Amino acid sequence: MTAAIARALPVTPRGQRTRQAILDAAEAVFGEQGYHQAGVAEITRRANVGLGTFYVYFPDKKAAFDALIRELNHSLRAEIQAKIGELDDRIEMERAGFEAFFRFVRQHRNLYKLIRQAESVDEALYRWHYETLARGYVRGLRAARSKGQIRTDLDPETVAYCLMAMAEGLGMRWVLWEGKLPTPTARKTLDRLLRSTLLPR
Amino acid sequence: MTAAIARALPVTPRGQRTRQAILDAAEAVFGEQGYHQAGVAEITRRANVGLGTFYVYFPDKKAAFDALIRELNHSLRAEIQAKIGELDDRIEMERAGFEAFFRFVRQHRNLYKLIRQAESVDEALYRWHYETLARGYVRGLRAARSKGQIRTDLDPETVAYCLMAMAEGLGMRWVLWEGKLPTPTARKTLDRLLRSTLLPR
DNA sequence: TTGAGACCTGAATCAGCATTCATGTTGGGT
DNA sequence: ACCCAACATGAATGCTGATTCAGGTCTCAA
Repeated sequence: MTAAIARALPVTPRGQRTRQAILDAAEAVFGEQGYHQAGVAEITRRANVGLGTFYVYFPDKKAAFDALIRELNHSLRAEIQAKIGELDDRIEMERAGFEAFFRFVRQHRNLYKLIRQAESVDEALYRWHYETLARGYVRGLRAARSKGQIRTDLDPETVAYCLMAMAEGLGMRWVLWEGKLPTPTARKTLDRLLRSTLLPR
Repeated sequence: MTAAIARALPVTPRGQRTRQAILDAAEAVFGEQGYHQAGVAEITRRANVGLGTFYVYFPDKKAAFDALIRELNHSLRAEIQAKIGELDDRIEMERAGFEAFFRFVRQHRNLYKLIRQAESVDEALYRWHYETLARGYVRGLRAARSKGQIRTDLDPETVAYCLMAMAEGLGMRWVLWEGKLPTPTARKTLDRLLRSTLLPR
């Protein structure tokens, strides 16, 4: 017996478009109003679909939120990976990674609100987001370390959480609040911080 | 004509106790369930007061949340200031400040959820929280810089946001998720990061 | 002891919103 | 041209929960 719940994924292109339209609208509405304030009706209105259509693709409101967070997490990692994949030098990679993150935030103004909503809506999902990112970060740091590119006297996981947090903090301060990518001054400081943090003395 | 709304602050000790009981319950309930999920009834139940009593002290749910965030912000800064005030050396101050922050988080497990809720509930309040903290941080960094204790080639505000974010990231990873203060390994790494970040070469 | 201000109460009101469901529409494979 | 998955719909249902209000109860100064 297959679950009678909403279809896992749409089969036709039409369905795929509709599902994506709902997710896009959800990103805007959950972001602007917060999970509990956001109405399913408002989401479907913006997606230009009927109210009932929502439940064709998601068993309930929570499931859409869940899917949205996972999608964002995935694109964020993909985006960053795309920008640092080619590089060899870890410092260059860090710089590029931060830059990619800032640009992603600019493209997804609601990212922070969405992720942070997750902390109250579904704590496991929230942790999953960060642990996923951290895992990749740690892997990168270990690789760089074994290539002798960065110092070896730091715990990679601790460093990973510090750097992720820094990116978040700077993204908030400049991209979200100021509405633009970090100023040259901020960039210069970030650059120096990365160097003195990671390079061997 | 004085506003007919809920009394600004209780006049008698009895009233003060009641108001505080409501705020304490609110910290727990808002934290556990999130702002919108949290019910006023649940708050008053835990505070052992009648439902109507809530509206004696706060005009509405939002006002209580607001007061709570401001209270937390104030105690956090007071706590840190108390631990830092006596010290002379900036590195020592940073260490002590991080430590005080970790302990505060342990004492207020819901701090993160509450602050992050604020991002969706009242964005201005949310920014106020961080800008307040940052302002103090920048002041401290400038002072240390003019005493020649830290390097001068970094933008203080950028550094402040980076360090605040680091504290948050580590607090989340260890205090919240692991349920204990950072491990010796993490501490050692943090210590080294602070030194290489702030000390002149 | 008593009056008055301060404080406390919880049933009733009312608005908002998630979810259901009975029914209609589409489109591409034959 | 026809058929049937797959897709789309929105009025109706039911529940949740913020806020109100009409009326208690406490406490202490006189």
